[in-house]
Amino acid sequence: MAVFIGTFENKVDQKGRVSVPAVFRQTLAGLSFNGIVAFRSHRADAIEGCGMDFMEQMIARVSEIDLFSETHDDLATTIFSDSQQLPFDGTGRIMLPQGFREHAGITDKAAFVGMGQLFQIWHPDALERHKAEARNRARSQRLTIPAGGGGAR
Amino acid sequence: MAVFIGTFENKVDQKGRVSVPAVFRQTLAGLSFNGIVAFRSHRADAIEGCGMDFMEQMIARVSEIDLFSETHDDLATTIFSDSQQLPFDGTGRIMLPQGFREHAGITDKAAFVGMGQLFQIWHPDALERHKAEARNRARSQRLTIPAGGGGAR
DNA sequence: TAAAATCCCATGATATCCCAAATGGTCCCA
DNA sequence: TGGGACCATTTGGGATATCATGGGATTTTA
Repeated sequence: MAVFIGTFENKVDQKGRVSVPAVFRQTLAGLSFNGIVAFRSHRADAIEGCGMDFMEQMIARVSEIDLFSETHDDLATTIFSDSQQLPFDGTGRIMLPQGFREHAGITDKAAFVGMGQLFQIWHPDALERHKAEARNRARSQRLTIPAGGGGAR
Repeated sequence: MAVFIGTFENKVDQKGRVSVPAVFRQTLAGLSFNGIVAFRSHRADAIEGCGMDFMEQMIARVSEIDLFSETHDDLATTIFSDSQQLPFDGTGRIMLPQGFREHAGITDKAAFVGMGQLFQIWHPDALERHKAEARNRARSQRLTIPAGGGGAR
């Protein structure tokens, strides 16, 4: 199971390249696509990232829905159309496309945040704000994690 | 596993040729037919595209429906009779047949959009509208992918 | 034989490769 | 406990390859 944990801040160079944190790359190693799959978060000003395995799961699940049904098309369009495959270069960098950088307000630095099975890419300042807010909400609402009835999975 | 992800907008030249996005060509590489299989979507003003392998799968699926039933006939007629093999030229372009272009309202630009196991070709503007609608429907109907606690991983 | 489709090569933009240097952390030993 | 060497990783930038696109030439088809 893919595990993304921790926060890492890296530079975005003039060509729009960023190093993906080495730990993240290690959990992404050996997949059918050598790179990440990224898409705009619709809840936050951030980019969501995952490995191709995650996307393949999505495809498998969507393909259980009747082909050419409205549900299938709506889901497939929503999920896959705005995603992009971003391959690693020789040193583990990706190119952050213009549109993604704009969506997240990223200019010269990018913060990678582990979110468990996914990770996010933020403008460092926006991330700080977001983290504080998330912590506050979690505390004030006393959020909990459901005890996994499914056990070790 | 065939994976089509992302949106790509390419020009249609005077001869009716369009480049199929390189990433799509890569997932189509090595199949028994060097090109795409395309047919008119019966639900949307778009062209559906896939590889020959997927077409074979669809034939298998449809054949599970009662042979000689009306449904079987309608599907077979709508999909298979309308399908065309569009071969790549030396640089990875296909010719979009007149009828297909008309059905999708495509004139000088074509937008390729990944749908997971297959892809669609749209007029760029129509695609934008369609994306917005699909997103809205998905949201208002709360369409989701089963959260799969990791699933087959 | 005219029209359409295919092949072929050229071009510019952009992404990718490749090498090299800087950075930062860890470990070892004094 | 401090110094220093070592190593993984990140960062920079020039060279190269890929891709989308245009158009002429050639072949196929009706």
